[in-house]
Amino acid sequence: MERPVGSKRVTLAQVAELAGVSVMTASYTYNRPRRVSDEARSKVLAAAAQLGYAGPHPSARSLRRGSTGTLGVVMGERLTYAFDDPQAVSFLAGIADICADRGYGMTILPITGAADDILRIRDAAVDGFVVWTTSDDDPIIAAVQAIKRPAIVHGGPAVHGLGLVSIDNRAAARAVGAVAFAGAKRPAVVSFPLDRNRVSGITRGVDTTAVRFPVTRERLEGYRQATEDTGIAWGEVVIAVCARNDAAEAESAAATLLTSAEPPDAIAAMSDQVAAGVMRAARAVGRVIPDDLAVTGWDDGPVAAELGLTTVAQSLRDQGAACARVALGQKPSSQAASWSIIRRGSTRH
Amino acid sequence: MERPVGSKRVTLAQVAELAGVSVMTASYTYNRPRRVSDEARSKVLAAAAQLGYAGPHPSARSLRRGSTGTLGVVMGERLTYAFDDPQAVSFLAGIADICADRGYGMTILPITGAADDILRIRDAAVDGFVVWTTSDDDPIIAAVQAIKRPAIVHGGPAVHGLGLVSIDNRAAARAVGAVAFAGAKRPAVVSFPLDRNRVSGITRGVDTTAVRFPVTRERLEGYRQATEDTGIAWGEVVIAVCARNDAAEAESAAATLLTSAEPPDAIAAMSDQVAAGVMRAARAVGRVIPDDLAVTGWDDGPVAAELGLTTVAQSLRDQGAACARVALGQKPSSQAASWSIIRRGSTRH
DNA sequence: CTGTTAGCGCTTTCAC
DNA sequence: GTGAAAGCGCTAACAG
Repeated sequence: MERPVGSKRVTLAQVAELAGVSVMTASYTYNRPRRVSDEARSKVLAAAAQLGYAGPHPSARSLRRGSTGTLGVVMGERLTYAFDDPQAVSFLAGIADICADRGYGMTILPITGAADDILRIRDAAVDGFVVWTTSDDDPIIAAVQAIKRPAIVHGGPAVHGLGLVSIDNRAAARAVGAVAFAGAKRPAVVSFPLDRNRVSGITRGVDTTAVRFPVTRERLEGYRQATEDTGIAWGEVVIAVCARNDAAEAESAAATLLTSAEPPDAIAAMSDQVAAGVMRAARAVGRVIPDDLAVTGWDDGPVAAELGLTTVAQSLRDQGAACARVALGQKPSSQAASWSIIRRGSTRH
Repeated sequence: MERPVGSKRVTLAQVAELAGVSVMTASYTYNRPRRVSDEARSKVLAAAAQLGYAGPHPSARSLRRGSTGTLGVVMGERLTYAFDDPQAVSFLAGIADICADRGYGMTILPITGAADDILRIRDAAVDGFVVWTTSDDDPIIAAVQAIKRPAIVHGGPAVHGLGLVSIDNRAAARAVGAVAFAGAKRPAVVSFPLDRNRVSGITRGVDTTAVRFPVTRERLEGYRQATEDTGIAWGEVVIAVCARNDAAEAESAAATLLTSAEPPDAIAAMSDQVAAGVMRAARAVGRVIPDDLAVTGWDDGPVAAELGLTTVAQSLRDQGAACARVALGQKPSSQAASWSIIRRGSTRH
């Protein structure tokens, strides 16, 4: 039977009445079917079908039960960027794996960068949160803290009351920097933005304490150690800051570096995408990789293998899964996520 | 103040009491702040801060208001496949655009292919559903129908009570088939699976009425028209069915076709990914494209431009957005989504 | 501008 | 195996 348009929602009480049983028997039919006699159950189901009952009201059930069966995911800034970044997509896939296993829904929260983002967080009907890496001063972090539900941050910042899943970015940057900068005279870095203003530009020896994205900060610190390990002062190192993790922007920044008076002979990039842009720029101006220019990336995505790029391998998918497990109540592992250096032909020796 | 672990949730009533106002004044402070005097509002906010009130309980609010502020998305089968398919990701991004604009959350429902998937649909706290293209006999379709909330299907099947957003796949397949098969003696098709069993294999002249995925069925019918338009009987046409939309699987299927006794001289593929696999296989056996082998794709993703692939252009992102608008209550447009043929070097002339 | 009343639809007790 | 009562936390509707 179709429920006529505009009629009120059919309730469990109505179903129970038509079936000639108590509301509780009807409720059990849906929640503990084996606790109800076959006869009662079929009467309830028949009544439900006749009335077009759509099943227990999810919000009423959540209110009563105290949980929603849904995990909230906050991807930072414009929600749609998440879908443009292959690493973010892997991360989401990792969360999805766990949610699917556990029968949880996965609610991606609508972040736009506007002030009312925090309201959307506050009002989300979810049991826990996973927050994609952001800046120290992102108001979303405070909003999630205030809500007092299980929450985990990916990458950083590390804050009180929220868990953290991350690799040791500083150590990984130092390690990949050592490979990138080996034998180099003029190392350079192509960096993610330093703060939420996302100003792009070219400088030297960034003051890392002023960097507001913890992941970016730690990577810069690692690169700094790597350059100093080779006897070069950080103040000498050229840093090109890109506003986005985007090959095209990186290509143009790299073109500027490579055609300058003192072009770099080694470039460490913060993602494989960025490194791909750098390699394209190098080829365009006739540089040979790795002889004229060593290049390293980050993430070891499919591009890295294609391009023969030395890079930092990490599994965003596993990290997404780890985040989901914790946000769903599992005790967090105290261990940092794993990474390794993949050496390929884009670096010397 | 931290709320001690294990203590009960702070309620609006407690906040109101501490603030010395009625519950309604406290409620208005959150929902209609301008309707409350500055004094009352700040008392409420102070009390909330002191108690560590996390804001109105989302499920309670949804129950009372009758809506959740969340849109449900059903991606079919294992949820994580969605994130592996670039077109599906574009589609999700289109939904995300609209949700972000409207302040809606976007809940991706956990489908595993198991029988209890329909329970997850029934129990989802969402105001409407978007269903990614599936088979005629997918129980999810019936489950969504039964729930009587706004719902829209992408691609197909078209069913009573649910809206549909799709291009005219039959017409597009006929048009791209005409280009692919022009001048060909032995046209072939690399197809998506025919039903949910996803058996792969190579046959001829598939009986389209037995195909359970409507999008695949319509495309096959369009290709059939295209071959018949060139005077070739459908029964002669070799169809390689791949279980997944995956370049590697397509490559191996194409390799089989191309090394057979009567290798095809034109292959129409149902996605750019698949076409890319076909082109790789062709190159491996020394076929020249388009002279020895014409190839067409579908979707006009970034790969198509890179490979110079003739293809069907459509915007999954726009279609995702259109789905979201309808599922959020906007009147559906009666117009089908748009498509066009992009001719590039992978086809003759 | 503030408050009172009355539920939203369901499931957790606890009794039979 | 079944049922009655109680109330999850909140806000629409209406008075004042």
